Amino acid sequence: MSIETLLEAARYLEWQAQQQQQIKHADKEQCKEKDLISTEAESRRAEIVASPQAVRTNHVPWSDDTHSQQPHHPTAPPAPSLPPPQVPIAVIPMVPVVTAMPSVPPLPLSTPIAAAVTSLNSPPPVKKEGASSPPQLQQQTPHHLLCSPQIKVEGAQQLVDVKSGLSQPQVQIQFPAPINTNGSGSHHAHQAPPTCQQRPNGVTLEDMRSLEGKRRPGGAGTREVHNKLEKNRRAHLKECFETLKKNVPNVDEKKTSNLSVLRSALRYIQTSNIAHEALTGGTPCRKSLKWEETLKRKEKEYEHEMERLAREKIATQQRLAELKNELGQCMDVMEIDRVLRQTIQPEDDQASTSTASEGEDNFEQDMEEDAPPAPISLPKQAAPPILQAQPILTPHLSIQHATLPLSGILSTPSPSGPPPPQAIAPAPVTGPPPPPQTLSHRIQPSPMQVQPTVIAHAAVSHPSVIQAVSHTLQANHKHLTHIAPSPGPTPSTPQPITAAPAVPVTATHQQIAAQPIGHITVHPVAHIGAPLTSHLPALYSQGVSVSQPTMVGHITHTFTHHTLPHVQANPQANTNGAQVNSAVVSQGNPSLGKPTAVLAPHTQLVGQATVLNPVTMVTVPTFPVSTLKLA
DNA sequence: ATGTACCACCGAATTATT
DNA sequence: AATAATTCGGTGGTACAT
Repeated sequence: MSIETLLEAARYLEWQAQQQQQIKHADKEQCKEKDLISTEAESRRAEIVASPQAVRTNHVPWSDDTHSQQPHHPTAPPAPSLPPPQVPIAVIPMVPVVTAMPSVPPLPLSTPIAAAVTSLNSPPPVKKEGASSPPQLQQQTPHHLLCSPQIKVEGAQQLVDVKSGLSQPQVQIQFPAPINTNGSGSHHAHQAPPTCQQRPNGVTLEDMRSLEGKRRPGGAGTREVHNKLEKNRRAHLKECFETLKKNVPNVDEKKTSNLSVLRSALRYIQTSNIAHEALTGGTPCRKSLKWEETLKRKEKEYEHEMERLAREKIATQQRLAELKNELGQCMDVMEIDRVLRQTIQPEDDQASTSTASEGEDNFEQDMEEDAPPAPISLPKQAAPPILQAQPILTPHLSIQHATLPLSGILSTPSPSGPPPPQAIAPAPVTGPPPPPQTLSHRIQPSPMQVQPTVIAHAAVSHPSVIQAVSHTLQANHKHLTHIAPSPGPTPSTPQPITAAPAVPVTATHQQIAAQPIGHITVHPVAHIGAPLTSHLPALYSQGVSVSQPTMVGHITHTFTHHTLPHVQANPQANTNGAQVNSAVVSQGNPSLGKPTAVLAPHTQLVGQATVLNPVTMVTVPTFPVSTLKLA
């Protein structure tokens, strides 16, 4: 409705414009020459009418209609009367086309279609031709204004299709053709018989003519082809549905609608996908076997790489241990201490960050999407190198370095063992020895200034341990070592090995050495006054447990030969009756700050491998003695 | 510019269901 | 038989490739 109204209004406006222009040019066109020209045009038109098919050459299949309409415009007096501008104005905005050919006589008007349209839509002739014609034209005009050009041309059949007819722009496209080819168009009409002319779509005009029942404007051929193409497309679509229906099992043969086929196919795909996942262990079906093989191959490659890296790591660690061992035999304790400060912590950091973690990260990145369980096992593979070295070198050495303040306030006696010798450790023994794990925690909060001292833990230690301890005892006078013989390696049977129950307080070094000490615990002792020495056990209650005879002998020997001569054995402190405590520093001893030694049993530490970081005094992970030999 | 494919809409015809 | 669902064919519009 709205489109019709708009079209009607537009045409009405055009018609008004035409009228105005025609009125202006009416007076000017009253010359005889014009009449002559009109007569010539009339003659040509008559020729064209004689061969109506020529119109079809202009892609106007409705020539029959125009031909049929010809009688309505009989003798063509209107043509000469129509001014050139009327043609474009008549129906379509093709004014430029017409004006571009001023020299051409109103021949275009001679075309049946144009003539018909112009005659139907252009009232100007009405005024010119006389009063008799206007009524007819005016009656027709409203009718055409209400109808689209297509409808006008096509006739009653297309009138039914109001929707398409109104929206069809073909008329506007078709009309210019005869006008444009006025000169050539008409000429072309003569040259190319319409019957032989083939339309671009392969549809001949004969075919078009056969479709007179459905005659359509210029787009008729296109429409037919379009219909055919659409039909083919639908046939292909239908065939595809048939194929799908055949390929999809369990399709209800009765309910074979396309929708049901699609649903069945969807169900089938989903179920088959689920089944495939179940068979492949969760692998999505869309991933091909090739993809799975690639993943597996990649996984194997990673495993091999991890194994190689693990072996390489083991070899490197062994090499490092050897190097440390060599260094430990050559370097001074102080140097060892310095190296420890520099190496242990970074080494620990590296161990925790670089080796296994990197590989794991990379692997996780690679397998992030796939997420196989493989990465979990990789760290386990990386761990063994360290663990494997421990059984080989069971003994461990723990060395602590601490410096006690000169004005130490320590008053807690060593809980781990019997009260220290009265001479140097008057503080009573209270409470059971704390667990080794808490050692560092007890020490850290201490506000004391800590200087390097050594604590060595070893039940069955490597000679290098002894060497290190001996170095500590002999070379660093600032260190105070508390050495105590302890029971055998078996903590459950903490029996003093060979400590003489009654060792003279002022036992000589030889006496100590002569004692059949089977287990030695080395404690650091502050190199301060005697009052402070009594607090040392509280600091390093665990000390070092050394049970290997060789090591014990070595330490004892070293102690007796290189340490201070005022080493004392305190048999009284040995509550177990088998302990020899050697308190080196006595109260008020002039040898303040010099190494002393106290022998005390520490069965709890036998076999332990607690290591304190010399710098941070924090317990660090255990590591083989081989790596500690350096320290 | 032209041809083609795709899509959406519509109406008619056919089929299935109630 | 009435109704709903589905299919078929026509048509117009649009996007894309040539």
